[in-house]
Amino acid sequence: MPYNVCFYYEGKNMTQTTIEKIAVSDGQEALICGWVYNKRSSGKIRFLLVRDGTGIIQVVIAKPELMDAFDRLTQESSVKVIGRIRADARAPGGYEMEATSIDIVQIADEYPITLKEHGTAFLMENRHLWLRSQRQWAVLRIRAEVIKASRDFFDGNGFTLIDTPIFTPAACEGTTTLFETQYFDDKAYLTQSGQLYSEATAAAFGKVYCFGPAFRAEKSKTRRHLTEFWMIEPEMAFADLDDTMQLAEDFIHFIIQRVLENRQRELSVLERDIEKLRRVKKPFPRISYTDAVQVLQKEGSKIKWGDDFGSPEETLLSSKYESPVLVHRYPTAVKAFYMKPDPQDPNIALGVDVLAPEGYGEIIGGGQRLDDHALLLKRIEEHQLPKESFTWYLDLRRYGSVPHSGFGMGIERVTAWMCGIDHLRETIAFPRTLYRIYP
RNA sequence: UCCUCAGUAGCUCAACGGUAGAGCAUCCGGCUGUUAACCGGAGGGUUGGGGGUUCGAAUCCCUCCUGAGGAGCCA
Repeated sequence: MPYNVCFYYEGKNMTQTTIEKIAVSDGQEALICGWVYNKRSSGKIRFLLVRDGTGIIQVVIAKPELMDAFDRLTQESSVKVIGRIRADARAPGGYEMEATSIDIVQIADEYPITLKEHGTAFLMENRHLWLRSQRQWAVLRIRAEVIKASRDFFDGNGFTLIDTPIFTPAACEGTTTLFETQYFDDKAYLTQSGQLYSEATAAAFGKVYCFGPAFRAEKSKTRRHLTEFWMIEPEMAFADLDDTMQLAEDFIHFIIQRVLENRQRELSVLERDIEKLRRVKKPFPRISYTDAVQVLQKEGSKIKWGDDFGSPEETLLSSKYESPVLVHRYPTAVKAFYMKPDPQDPNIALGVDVLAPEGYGEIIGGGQRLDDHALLLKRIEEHQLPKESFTWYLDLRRYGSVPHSGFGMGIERVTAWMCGIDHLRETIAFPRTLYRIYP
């Protein structure tokens, strides 16, 4: 195994074994490098729970010469432990290690996070340590799987990864507040979406996607918002709204299958009801905005045609389905300036939002882009956007303009849904929220 | 920005006008199969800051600070 630690012990060279793959070492001597998760003792026999980032194993200490080392160990002390691996039903995990050597790397100071309950304020203050907990381990491993599945999906379907800039000269969408920063003698803004640039790269590469952080300076203070979040955004030339809806459906379905296949242990640590994920089936329901408004009104909502959906409307609508629902053709007035109007009715835009089930809300927003130069120019003026900044964007409509469409998917929202957890802050290692930028 | 709720031991909480307490963590002692082990003992506090009411305030009132949830906006 490459990149694993070696350790010279009693004339032998031991190579580090990961707890995840401990079964292959059954009956043999192995080296585990990790941290003390917990310890217990019962008279002359002691139990040490060691975690190494891939799992947790119980180490049994019966040799008298190891007792002193055991007694000195504190929670989260770092250790290298050598011992014989054997299956034992009494051990959490099914395998345990009978220690022959304990090499203490560092004795940890009194660890603030105990195995008892803590409040979220305290845990967030200690986010750098909270990451070591089982639950955070499971969530972030699922996040990694969501990202890997996303990239595999696009890479495997003819999309080229072309990343877009973080520093931008102006707003992508005039509506949202941007983080302003100094750019030498000028001002620059942190991007809130790579989409506009992906429209340029789509005209160069056909099918593209970008994956990176997005920044929104909105003073949103809810469990569904971060000021810094990660978004994956495909964009396709020669594609219309229906193509994009099909892509979104296939994409989400693919991610769910991957998570179910490869992250069973993590889902069970989180006690996720995986039946709810299994019940997601293609084709996903599709409903026009206009029909959705009627459904909502029938359910007692006070929404009127022309209003954008708020969080309560999203929850109400999506609760009627077991699969994500694709809501398409919104009023032009509530959507971004670059949305293409429906040729049948200019008051309607060819946009689509995907609402996840179980109240997880909007996970995807996208649609077909305006490809007409004159109309796009008019919209930029109507939205009072700085025209100079959009010269290049308008150029895309002058040189071989084509129907094109795409969407953006929020990694954290999808991860929260996969995990069945109720707050976005746990789906990213170091969340940035309205009132938190530490640690 | 607005609305609601909460700040008491390192952590999670109790005491709700009358001497600030428990569990966990820490330290000491006990136990040969523990499963957030258990049992016994010890140390640990300007009750978020400031002001007010009262004989007396963690408790009631005002104000500020910090945090959480929600609204708007969005992925």
